[in-house]
Amino acid sequence: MFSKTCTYGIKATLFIAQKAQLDERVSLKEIATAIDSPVAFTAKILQVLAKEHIINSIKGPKGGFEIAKAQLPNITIKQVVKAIDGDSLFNGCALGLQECNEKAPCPMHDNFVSIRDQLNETLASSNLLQVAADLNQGRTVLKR
Amino acid sequence: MFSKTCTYGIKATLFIAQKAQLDERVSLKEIATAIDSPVAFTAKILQVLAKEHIINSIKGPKGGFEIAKAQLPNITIKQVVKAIDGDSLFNGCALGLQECNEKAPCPMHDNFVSIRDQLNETLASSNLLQVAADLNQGRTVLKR
DNA sequence: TTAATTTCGGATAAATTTGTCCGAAATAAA
DNA sequence: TTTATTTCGGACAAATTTATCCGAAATTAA
Repeated sequence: MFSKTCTYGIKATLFIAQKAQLDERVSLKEIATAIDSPVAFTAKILQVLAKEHIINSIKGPKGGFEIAKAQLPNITIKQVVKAIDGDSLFNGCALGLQECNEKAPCPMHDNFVSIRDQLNETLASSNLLQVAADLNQGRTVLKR
Repeated sequence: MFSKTCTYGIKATLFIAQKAQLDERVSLKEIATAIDSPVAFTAKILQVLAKEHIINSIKGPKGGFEIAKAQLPNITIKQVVKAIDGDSLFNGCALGLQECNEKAPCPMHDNFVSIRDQLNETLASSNLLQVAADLNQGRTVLKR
């Protein structure tokens, strides 16, 4: 479904969101520990997310990563996935055909309409505030 | 969503099904041409499908691959996907957690229930007879 | 029986994804 | 200003996925 890189990216974003709700900024090391990911590789992914303005990065002592608290309800998981894996999951042909549309559909085209709709609806409506709240209440976990 | 290997596997299976409906057996070369895939790599995938009893392979002159016509309605796309990509798409955690369940769910766990249900329902109910018919009627295509 | 055809299966190679290393740049605090 | 800390970014390396090559085995037909 998602690339490994993307799962790291989602988990990192959610951890930053969790701490953002508590007005805390987190470092690369803290993130990698919290989500159980390779440190240097996680740094690369965070750079991408920062460039896409999904998170903010601050250099220097006391630096780290954060998300403006007020932005939490406006950022969706779909945005994170698109930033890392692109939008092929949401728009590409399930069988990888370059040209696949109503006029010349692949054999799975019609079947995938409902799956895609569900994916879009679910990931576009899951915002960081909601998910961060679940994490802070201990209802959900980021590793194991 | 699916690995590239899996898209080849699905397309190959559908092409064999299409010809099975016409009582025709097809060769590796014909399959690779029909679905626009690398010949030798396709051979490997067909071996897997044959071992999983999704298709039959016949060696020697006039040999090739086929599916018993009577089996077409009993084989689903889900079976093909499971044979090649395993069942992580249907059962694994979306964020890759080893342990992710109702007691200790990942932050996406609840959101993914509906997506997973839709995937299961759609892929488990799409059988080869139906899809082969669409192909033979020229309603759908396997390449481009 | 021989020759031709086709899949099987193992070794190997290329491409992509995942992961590491390390110096550079920025910045906070002494 | 200097030092310590933290992210940035480029080069490199390992692991995995995708793809190729080729002889072996099976089978059909001459």
